[in-house]
Amino acid sequence: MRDTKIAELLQTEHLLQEYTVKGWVRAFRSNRFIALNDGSTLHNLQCVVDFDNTPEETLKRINIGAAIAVKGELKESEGKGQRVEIDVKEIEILGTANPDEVKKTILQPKRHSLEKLREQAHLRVRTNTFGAIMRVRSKLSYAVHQYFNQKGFYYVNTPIITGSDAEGAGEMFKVTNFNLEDLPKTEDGKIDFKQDFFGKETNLTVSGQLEAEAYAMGLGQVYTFGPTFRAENSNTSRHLAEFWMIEPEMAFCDLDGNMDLAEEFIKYILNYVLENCDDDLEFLENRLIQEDKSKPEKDRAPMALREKLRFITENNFKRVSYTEAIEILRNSKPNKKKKFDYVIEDWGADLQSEHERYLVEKHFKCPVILFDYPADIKAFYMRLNEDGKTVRAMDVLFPGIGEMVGGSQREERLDVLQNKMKELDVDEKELWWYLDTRKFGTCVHSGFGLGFERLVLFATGMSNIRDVIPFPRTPKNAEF
RNA sequence: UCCUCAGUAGCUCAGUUGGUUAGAGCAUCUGACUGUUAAUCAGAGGGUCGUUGGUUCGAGUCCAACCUGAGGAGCCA
Repeated sequence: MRDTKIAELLQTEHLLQEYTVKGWVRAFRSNRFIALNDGSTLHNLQCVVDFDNTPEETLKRINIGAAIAVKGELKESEGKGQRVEIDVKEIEILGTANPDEVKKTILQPKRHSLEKLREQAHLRVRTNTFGAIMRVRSKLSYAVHQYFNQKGFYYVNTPIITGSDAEGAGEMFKVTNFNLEDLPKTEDGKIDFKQDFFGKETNLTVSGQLEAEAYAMGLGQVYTFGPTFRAENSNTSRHLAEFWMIEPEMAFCDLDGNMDLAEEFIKYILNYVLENCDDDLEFLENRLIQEDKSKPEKDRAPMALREKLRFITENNFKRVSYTEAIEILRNSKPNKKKKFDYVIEDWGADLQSEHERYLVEKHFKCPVILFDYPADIKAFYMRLNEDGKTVRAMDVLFPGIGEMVGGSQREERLDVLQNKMKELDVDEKELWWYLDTRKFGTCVHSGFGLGFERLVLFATGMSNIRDVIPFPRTPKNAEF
């Protein structure tokens, strides 16, 4: 007989049958009740031990954290708190867990801080909270592929090792197979990358966008969904050195189409988890409600988690041009009373997080898409508007998260692009292949990047990005 | 990288003006317990006070540097 998953058993109508279940002991009470979890669901299966027929030697080894196999009959529970339970006929200890050592880990059954759980990232997935987060993360990921597949997008895998460092998206990690103790040098004393593995300097990718653009110019609509690396010394709850990014790119699509896609996409995947992860979301929601009880009233979340997600899926994002946003900010109370750290005075200023937060959380109280930013504060590949001073860029701003999406219509005109690259000192020789896409059948096209972990943050209501990826990579931390 | 705060038992934390042998709850261990579900009851064990250096008769406590973590900022997704 095949083993049955607990998720299935808790649902089944087929009682009074024999099942085998394997999982990890979460609690053992009264020498009689095992709470068993196998990861298939948030909920535990109660296994009632018949200890007349269970050797004492076995009972002693039913410790928290141990892996066991249980065989027995599923029946209606006599106790309250669960619909069904298993009357254990046979029990086998598959992997023991020494209580003296368990007590030094986060497996011990008590409340742990998220910081402590992070220190034991290899074990934290056995807690209710991280089980729920990681199941939601997996479903979100599935929904990403499902959405794009339905919309006729092709999934492309852009390189993780990249030869171009001209993208300007941030500090990069170097990739080399040099012996770092003894670097080959050229005659003028510089490192001789001609002798390196690829015969040139290479890095870990900071974005698959440029490669995705090239592929959109053939497949029409494509998306990437893969790991991305930034060597920025960013110590915040919203940044990782290694994170997963989703980057759709569409030929024959302008900025309006790009904004439409971003909004529809986010709504689709949030709706998907609302419909498919209710147990886990309910648990995470209650966790937040408990957490909020210890906070002053003004810091509490205005909406419960699922209500917040539904609000996003059911309401339109507010679309505002940069110029309009500046006007709103200039006339806002905090600006007039000089409550902002950076007071908005002139058009052209880059928006600080305090300004973005004001627009999203105070003024509009919903997700906001800002577009048509000043050209001076944006990247070289963004489409210049007819006014000559703004570019067709857009950012989707979310409450509590900040920038969820950054995207743009790309500059399709070769001469304008080349001028811009000269201006910003981007090496044309490095990006010869990118410029080729503007030489051979160039067309209007757009795309955006979405940091997957920020989406998981929002969907789970967690507040630190290190808690929504299994093994976070941050400055000074690459344990595990 | 900058600002602020923190680091004492496995965990969460207390520790007065620098002064005797370092405190609690939970967890763990031992014993009891056949309907528990944050199980309960009785007893026991458990400490390099983040690290290094300094001040002092004496430092968990004061000073300095460093390490680590958190929140915020910058950068961004």
